[in-house]
Amino acid sequence: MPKSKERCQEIREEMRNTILQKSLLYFARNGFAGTKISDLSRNIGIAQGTIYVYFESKEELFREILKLTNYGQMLKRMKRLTNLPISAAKKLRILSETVMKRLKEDESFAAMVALNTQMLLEKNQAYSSEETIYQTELYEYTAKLIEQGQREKTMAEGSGMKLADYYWGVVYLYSLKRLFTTEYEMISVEDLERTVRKG
Amino acid sequence: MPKSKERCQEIREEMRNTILQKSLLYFARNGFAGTKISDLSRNIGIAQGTIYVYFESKEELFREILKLTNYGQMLKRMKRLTNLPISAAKKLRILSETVMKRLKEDESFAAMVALNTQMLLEKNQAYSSEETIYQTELYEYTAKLIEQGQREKTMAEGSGMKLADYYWGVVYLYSLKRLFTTEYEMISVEDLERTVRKG
Amino acid sequence: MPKSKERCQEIREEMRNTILQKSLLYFARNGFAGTKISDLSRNIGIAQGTIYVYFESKEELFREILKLTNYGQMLKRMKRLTNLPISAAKKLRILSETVMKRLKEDESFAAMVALNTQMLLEKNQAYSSEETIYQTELYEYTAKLIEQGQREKTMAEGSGMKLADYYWGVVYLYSLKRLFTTEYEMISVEDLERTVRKG
Amino acid sequence: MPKSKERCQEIREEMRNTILQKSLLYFARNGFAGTKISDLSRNIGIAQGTIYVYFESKEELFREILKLTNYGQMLKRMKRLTNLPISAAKKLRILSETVMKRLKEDESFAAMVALNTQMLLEKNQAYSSEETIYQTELYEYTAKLIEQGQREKTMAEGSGMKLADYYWGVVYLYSLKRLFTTEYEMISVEDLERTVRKG
DNA sequence: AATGAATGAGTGTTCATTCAT
DNA sequence: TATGAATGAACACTCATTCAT
Repeated sequence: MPKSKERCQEIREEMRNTILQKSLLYFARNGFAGTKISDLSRNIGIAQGTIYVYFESKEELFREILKLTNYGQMLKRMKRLTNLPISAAKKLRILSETVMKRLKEDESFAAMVALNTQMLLEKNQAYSSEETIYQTELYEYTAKLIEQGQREKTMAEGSGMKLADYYWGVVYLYSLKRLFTTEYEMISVEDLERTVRKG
Repeated sequence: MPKSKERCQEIREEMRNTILQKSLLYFARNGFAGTKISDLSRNIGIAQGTIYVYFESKEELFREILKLTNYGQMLKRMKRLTNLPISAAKKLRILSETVMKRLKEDESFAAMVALNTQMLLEKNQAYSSEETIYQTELYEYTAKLIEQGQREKTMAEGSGMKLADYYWGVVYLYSLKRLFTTEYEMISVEDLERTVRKG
Repeated sequence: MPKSKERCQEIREEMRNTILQKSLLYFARNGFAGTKISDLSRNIGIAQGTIYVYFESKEELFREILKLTNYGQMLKRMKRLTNLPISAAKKLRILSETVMKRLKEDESFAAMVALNTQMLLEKNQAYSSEETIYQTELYEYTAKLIEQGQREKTMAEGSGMKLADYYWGVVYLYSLKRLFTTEYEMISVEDLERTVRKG
Repeated sequence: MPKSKERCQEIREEMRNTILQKSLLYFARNGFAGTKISDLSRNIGIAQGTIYVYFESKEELFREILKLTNYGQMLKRMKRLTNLPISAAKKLRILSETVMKRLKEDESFAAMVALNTQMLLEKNQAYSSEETIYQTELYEYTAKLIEQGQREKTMAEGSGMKLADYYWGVVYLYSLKRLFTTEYEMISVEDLERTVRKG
């Protein structure tokens, strides 16, 4: 008798997610070329072939991992935040606290930031996903926030986009630290904010 | 004539340096696993075998590249700077201007910072060279500078080492930008300084 | 009730035959190495595992397919034909008409001829079944028929076995055409007969 | 010092031809799916990697083998033959003798006929090369020859194209025998001619 | 009995390294 | 010394087979 279709689908979904989650960390830490399917599968605790039941190739797995990134969600929050009738300084505080919290609590978040920023950096066309577009939009909203702050004299001078890029660059930097180093000192929310705040 | 021998040695040295310089950029951009000897040699404009005339293996080549980094020189300057009878703020300005200047003018500098910081990040034992120790020492001197500034009320609160790490992390970040992106906006000296300066 | 047991057996037999029939065509068209169990099962409309309920392995399935070939029956007819008190020319006509009719009407027949002749050609020891022996005997009877014709001056000169081999070779050839090409022109009975008939 | 460019090119060409020639027989005997690169390279007496120095993939190697077939040359002869002011029967004799001679003397010819006819049979779009087009043209010229013979009352009745297809089908058949069986009886030129000659 | 996800031995392919020239 | 064709170990990927359901 066949397994119940729903249960079967459920199991498939579970395994797919397991592979994606574990691979995310592996790829973020070792890069695409540095990640071997054999190591990866051993690390996940499955056979090499199983990966190919769920993904067509190492490349496709990588692409799916990039899609994982829920920048869409962060972008939504960012939009809402932008529209709030509060000072840019307060908005920045809310944003920074959220980001630092996730960075501390969720290693996968660090991995996603790391991978996506890497893609953005390398402008690797092959993997330029929808996510990198979201990311760009995220930068644009951050720039707007900063420009509001500049009018309120609480943010540093200079191009809003440059400062937004700087801000998220530092988030990327500490995502790398989170991923690679076991013992490190995380910067404070204030440290992060100084990238864009007026002295 | 003895001159031919010297000349020969000279030519060898030249070729060795060419390989090192070109490989530095290649490794910095593509990582160790992502760098193929075939691509590398084509990029340099020599045969694959030639690399093995000068270096025992891909690994040795990589190790030699890491040794290139003249952190020793920067460290010396740093020590001198520390001992100058001027304010921490002024010292920081001198340091930051030097660093940003080199970052702008010398792509190889960016590559060296990128590679070495990567090694530090990954704490990759296999490649922990003398340079990473220099780098650590560099961080320590920077920490001292910051602590002087904290006493002078010009630097931000927090562990000096954490802030030094932050400062050089941002330098690493913009080394990556220099390496990977063709069009990007470099941060200003003031932007860099804000990582550690009091608001 | 005992009937359920019989019915069960019946169902098993049906499924087994379905697999054999469909696989026969698949193997004949794609060869042993070119046939994937995954494709085969999809083509039959069952799960991969189901094949292994009925057959121990891909090899066993293939061997069972070869056994399907009812050369025994054709051999019997051939023997009867040989003993008839008619001219070799008439015997040949009866044989050729029978063969061409089956070739036209029954794709499975074409597949069986193709597979068995392939086995004979390749003298693949691994699969030399009882059937290839029947086939050899079939050739011998055909040779006798031709030799009768040579005495009657209606068949071409040359070794009877060679001509028999030629005759059945052409049958094999048009089995291939039947299997592989959608639009093709079948040769006539006369065309086939000319392989062995005197001009 | 670099090897002389010409000599180098020469060596490359030699190796490429060795691989092609040896692979031709291997593919003709075992089919595409049945040919393993490991076996193939062992058979040629080179490392597996060497094949990939000369060909991008197993598929490309296969395609290049199909291109080898010098049907073009045979086609040229065929055209010349068609235009000769002699009887179709004589033309057929010249053609048949040429073909049978090559079949006996050159195993590679047998392999090429086998592979190309297989491609034509399977109408495998993936590998339909220029050669299969030549082959079709070859069939057309043969059909013309046969039609001349029909006017001269020396060739059998029926569609010229069907008979040409029959004629070359038999050539394919004996190419297979040449390839697969060690001891077999080759048909005579007369046997081959009977496929199309009037009784 | 039937399923199809999971397996891993076996394939095709890549790439650091060697070596004859 | 410089070359680049040749190598084979290591990698990505396939597919016959198994097994829990």
